[in-house]
Parts: sequence; C-alpha cells; structure tokens
Amino acid sequence: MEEQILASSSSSAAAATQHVQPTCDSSGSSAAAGARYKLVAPAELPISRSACITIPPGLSPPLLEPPILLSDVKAEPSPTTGSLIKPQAIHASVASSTFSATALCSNAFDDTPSSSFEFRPYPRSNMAPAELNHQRSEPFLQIQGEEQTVSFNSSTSVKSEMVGASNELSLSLPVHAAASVTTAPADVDVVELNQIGNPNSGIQLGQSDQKGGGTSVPSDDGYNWRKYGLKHVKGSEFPRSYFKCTHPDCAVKKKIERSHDGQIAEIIYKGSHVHPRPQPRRRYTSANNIMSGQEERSDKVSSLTGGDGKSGMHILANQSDFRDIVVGFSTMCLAKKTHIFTNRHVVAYSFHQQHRENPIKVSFGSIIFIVCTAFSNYQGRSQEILEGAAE
DNA sequence: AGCCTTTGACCAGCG
DNA sequence: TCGCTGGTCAAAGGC
Ligand SMILES: [Zn+2]
Repeated sequence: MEEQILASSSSSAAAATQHVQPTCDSSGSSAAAGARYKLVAPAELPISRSACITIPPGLSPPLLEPPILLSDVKAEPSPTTGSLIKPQAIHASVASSTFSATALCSNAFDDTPSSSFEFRPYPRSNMAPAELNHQRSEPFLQIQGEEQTVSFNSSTSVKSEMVGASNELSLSLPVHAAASVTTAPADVDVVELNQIGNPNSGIQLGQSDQKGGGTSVPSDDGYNWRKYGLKHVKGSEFPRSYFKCTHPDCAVKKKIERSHDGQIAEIIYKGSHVHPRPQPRRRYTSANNIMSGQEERSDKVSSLTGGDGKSGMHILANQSDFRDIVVGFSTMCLAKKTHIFTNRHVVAYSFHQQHRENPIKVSFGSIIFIVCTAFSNYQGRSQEILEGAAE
C-alpha cells in the first residue's frame, strides 16, 4: 500500500543523517546534542490537521540519498533558543490542510544537478485532484546547538538534530500531525517514509525486518538494506534496528525504531547513497524523466501535472528562494502516504488522504523534514501535484 | 548458494 | 579507570 515517490538524487554529499519520526513529540528524546532548530509555527491553523513542511536548506532527503541543495537559510537570533531562522516557507495547503515548507539549513551540498530525477509515485488509490487552500503560516526556526526542534501549527513540532559535520536532523511532530518526509535531491532517490500513526492505520514497514532471508525493506525507501543490529536504546520506548545499505560501495545506514505494531516511530538516515536507487521491480526511466516507467505512475503523472495541483505548486513556485533547492519529501499518512518532492526542476507532492493521528519525525543530516498532518477533509482522497520547473 | 535476520559479544565514547 | 550507553561485529540459522 504505499505509494512511493522516487526521485533520483545525486549523491555527493557527505553523509547526512536523516531522521524520521512518526509519532513524535516535540520533546524529542533522541535529539543529539547539537544545534537545535526550533520551528514554530503559528498555532493558528484552523485545521486541526494541517501539515506544515519545513525544509531546511541543505537537507538531504532521508529517503533520498543525495544531498539536496538548498538555498541559504536565514538564521536570526531567536530570543529563546538561539538563533532563529526564518526560512522561506512555502505553504501549500490542500484541502483543508496546509503545507508549509521551509528551508532551514544551509549546508552546501553538491548537487547533482539535474541529473536524474525520478519521481515515482505509486498511486494506490484514486487520486483526485484536490482543492487546495493555501494558507500561510510561517514557521520560525530556532537553532539550538545541534538539535532542532520545529513546531508547526499548534500541533506539530519538529525536532531535528544535527550531528557534527554530518547533520542529523530529526523531526518530531506533535500528536495530531503525522508526517513523513522524504526528500529527493536532485538526483533521484526515492523517498519514502513511513507512516505511522494510528495504530490502525499505521503503515508497517516493510515486512522486512522481521524475517530473515526475505528481502528486507525496512522502510521501503527503495534501497536494499541489511539489518546488522538491534538495540534497545535507553529513552526509547521501542527497540532500534540498525541497517546498512547493501550496495557494496555505499555506507549509508539507517536506524529505525518501530513499535510493536510494526509502525515506525523513528527513522534516522545517515549518509548519502553513492549509487542510484535499485529498481525494485522495474527500473526507472532516464534520469530526466520524472516519472518512473510504471504505468501507474504515468497516470498519476498526468494527473499531477494537472491544474488543481498547481495551486499547491504555486506556492512553491512562488518561492524563488527555493529554486536552488532540490528537495524531495514525502509524507505519508497512516496507511497512505503523501509525498512531496521538490526539485529544482520539479516539485511535486501528493497526498493520499489519511488522517494521521500520529506525526512522523524525519531527520536528515542535511536537514529536511517534513511534517504531514492528517487532513480531516481529505479522507479518502489522494492528490498529487507535480510540477516541473524549467531550470 | 546467497542473502538476510537474529542475537550476544565486543568496541568506543563519555561522564 | 570504571561503568554506562549506543553502535557494530560476526556466528548461527532461516528462507
Ligand atoms: Zn546505498
């Protein structure tokens, strides 16, 4: 059941750590020490479930490997915690929900420019164009040491952690919002996050980690992983599983904490893949193509490109600041996922509506996170918007 | 046969 | 230096 968006990303960057947490609380337990960014969004989102997305510059998508190029981030001293960053925020709201994206960090990434970018949404359900409402809220980002906490709308908060040079960012969302983010760098990567959330709907990470032998796709992010450890981390309610990318030359690792239900509580990615994403079943099309070869995708694509979606894109498009940013992220709600991709060239997001009771936290080294909240209005609907921007 | 998970042991960093 | 903690190793076994 999950749709996926794949983006190819270049992998150039140094390793970054990405963190995703579905159910998070802002308090972030796992934040490592480091700079902290707090993003606070005005609590005014009328919508109980709105999602705000903040993308710090320099983020590398968790799911996506390659680092993302982000535009600079602006940081301003914040009264409370240090520097306050006000990233440009992009807000797109769909239906009743609102997404805002902000770029925060500024790591310079090498980007692999346009190389290949693939976007492969897997539409599972029908996608209907959704009406978008645009709301804007501007998050504030505060940086404290290496941990970043972002809070969006009243209900969401994201926490990110950055670790040393490599950055680790973790986001935590408040209860009502659930978000999953995936970012795709210019190159293609796939981003997928998982869901979390409701006990009922939670997405379960691939069946993977549990069984031996089988393929394991812990979080179904399109890469192949090998589990090499399991540890019960103090402070974490759930055991943490350690995975390594199985690609011979790739050192990317990821840590996943999942609940007994199999829902992911937190995902932390470290490093950037130095290889293209393995095609699970099908290969993706050429780099430039946005869509993967799958038929489904194509359908979606067209739909994405469609008009309604634009409004959402609009927002993004309007952000000139982001033009250099290549970010891909996806969010998933419960059973369904919502993906958003931002690429210099392409920006797309989709959601399949679902309510998310639980937020997801994602952190990357570079920084990126996405928050997705459930949209009450959207139940049953899914939407995707795709836009290509000329470079 | 190959790849993966499981699992306890080992290692390194830190207070 | 010791103990704790998180991360990794590697043998064993499963599919
Ligand atoms: Zn890899």
